[in-house]
Amino acid sequence: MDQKKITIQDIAECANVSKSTVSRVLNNTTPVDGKKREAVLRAVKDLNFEPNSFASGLAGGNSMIIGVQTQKIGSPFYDLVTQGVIHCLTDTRYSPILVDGVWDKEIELKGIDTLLRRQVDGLIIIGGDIDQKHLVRLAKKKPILLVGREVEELRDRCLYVDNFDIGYQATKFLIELGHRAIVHITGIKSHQDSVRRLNGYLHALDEAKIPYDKDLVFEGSFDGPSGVDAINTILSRGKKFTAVFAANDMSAFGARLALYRNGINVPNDVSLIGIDDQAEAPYMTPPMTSVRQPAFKMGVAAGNAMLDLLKHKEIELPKQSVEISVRESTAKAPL
Amino acid sequence: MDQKKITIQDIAECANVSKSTVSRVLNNTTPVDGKKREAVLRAVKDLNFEPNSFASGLAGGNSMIIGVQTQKIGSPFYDLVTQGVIHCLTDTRYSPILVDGVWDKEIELKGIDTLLRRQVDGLIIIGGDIDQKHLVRLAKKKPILLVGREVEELRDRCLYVDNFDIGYQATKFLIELGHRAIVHITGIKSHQDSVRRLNGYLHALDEAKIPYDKDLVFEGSFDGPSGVDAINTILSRGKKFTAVFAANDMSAFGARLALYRNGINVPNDVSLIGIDDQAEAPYMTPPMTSVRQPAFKMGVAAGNAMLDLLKHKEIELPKQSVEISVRESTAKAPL
DNA sequence: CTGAAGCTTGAAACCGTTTTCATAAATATA
DNA sequence: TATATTTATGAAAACGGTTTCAAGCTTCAG
Repeated sequence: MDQKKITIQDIAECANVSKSTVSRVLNNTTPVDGKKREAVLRAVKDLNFEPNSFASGLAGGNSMIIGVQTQKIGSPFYDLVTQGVIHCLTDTRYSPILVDGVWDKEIELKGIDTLLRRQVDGLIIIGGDIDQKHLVRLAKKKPILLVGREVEELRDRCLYVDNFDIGYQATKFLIELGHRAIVHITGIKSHQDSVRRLNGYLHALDEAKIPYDKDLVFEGSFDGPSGVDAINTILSRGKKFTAVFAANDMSAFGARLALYRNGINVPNDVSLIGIDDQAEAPYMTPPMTSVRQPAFKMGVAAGNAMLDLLKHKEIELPKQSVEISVRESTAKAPL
Repeated sequence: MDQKKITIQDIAECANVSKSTVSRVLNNTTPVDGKKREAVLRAVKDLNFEPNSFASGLAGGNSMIIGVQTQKIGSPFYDLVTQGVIHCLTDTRYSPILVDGVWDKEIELKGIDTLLRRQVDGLIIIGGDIDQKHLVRLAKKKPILLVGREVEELRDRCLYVDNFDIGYQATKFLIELGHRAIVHITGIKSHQDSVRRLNGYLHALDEAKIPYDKDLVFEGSFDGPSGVDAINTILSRGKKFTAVFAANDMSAFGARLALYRNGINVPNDVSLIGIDDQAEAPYMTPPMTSVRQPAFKMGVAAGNAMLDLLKHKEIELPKQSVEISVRESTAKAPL
């Protein structure tokens, strides 16, 4: 299977120079005589030389790898951030290596270990449940960036959208349409984002002097079935409502289905808003209103910040803001 | 930032043994005296030793990395396959490194180069447009596995669903419901899967003695907007139809929206079927019928096959079969 | 009691680069 | 022209592991 590997030594012999010179040509570290340079380059071409990145990693000390930990491949927000990072790293000398947390803290920790063992030069962690303490410890060892997550002690390394604001904006949007009985389907309660979004919801209600009714809040889990459950449960409580704010699109989709099953018209009877603005939202019937986080942009920003960090430059992580993609699942409250 | 790295040498000194012994304990390659073994393990714990995978990769010859090339992160089929591979590799000594092709052949090729430079032990390529010739050449260098793709010369390394069959089954399903004027929204025409699905469609028509009407076929691009376009275009051609078969769910979603806009009821006026059975399909209104490929299972199978390949075992890639998730977007043809 | 065979172990070579260091050549300076 | 400075280059020393090799120590059979 494996034909003999060609090494820098072969190139050196073929070009009649020393290994050192070959290395210098390849990395542009020191000027090299024009003819030798050409000879080296030709040899590289001819022999189809691929430098062994283990050897260079070992010798040079840096791996040119950026470790990216995602929360769950296939989840719209995380995917977009990841794509942003990848996009940003394309055409640099760095390449990303991705590990997936699969929504599981243990697996996340293992993933980080794998990345460290692989000597990544930097770490971009997107979301996740790893303890603050652990993160702080990590930050002492490697340049680290946290996307979609807020950690007190690492404030200048966090790139996130204010989840409180997301919850607040979404709720306020509904209130301004005249809704007062607003259901909230939360995310997983152990997830800090969920709590923040809920608090934003509560704050908006408070501001509008709408009393909080706990029967209108349902603890979901960011997925379709929990959206369905939410609506069925709240209906079975005999509660009236004219709007639903779901903690993400997937649970909003579930809610939408349950409303359909119960013959409740969207948006005439009930308005519906989600979060993420995932690719499918515009194709729901009716197209669904959703709060959009600039996920791709955040990924790119994280990638750039990491590159700066690795050059020991100062970094500045811009505060991200959200906007609402207003579509047809939201309307004025019925009279 | 970086405190001094601890190496195998430190462990050796701390445990009063030689480097060799430490290595042997760590890798279980040779029996080692119980006490020394313990001493080593304790030292590893105490000093919090993380082996440098560059060094071991360089010395040992294999990287314990499996390169996975995805077509596009965020695309349901590819994501699921990837998740399957990751799942399968968890708790093995291998870890995957992912590169994304972003639907671009050039970037795909670069990604492969990156993986090779990183000395991956094996390559799993999911879909993609890389030339057969190139793949064959690669296969000579590294163990390779192709998922969702059919390559003549590498037949025993391909794991795919017969796309002809997918097209055939979907169309036949509609025909058996009594439909005869069936729209087909194809995928990107340069994509071999698209062509196969189209041929399956044609074959099913032929078998049912339904004459082919090219005005019922629209060249889409696997995305929402092209689904919308498809329906609008075909309606503007003044064509009547009672069913739509879209080459993937996303374009089916687009079609669904366009039908809604045109006041056409699904499934009473028109039945709709997609491919992928992505997570959102069950939450469309009405829930959408879709052909399901066992993507996750395929990913796991690919992962296992790769592990076998690396142990120089014979591998057997089972032919994958599809099933239709029948929901409410399809119904008997109107009389 | 002796020689063969089997274990465990450490020393040293090796993997393929980068980088330091010294040297030889080339150039600038006096 | 002689000396000081700069420049290009090769030899050799890292980098941190794994693996080969040989030696020391047991154990066992004759």
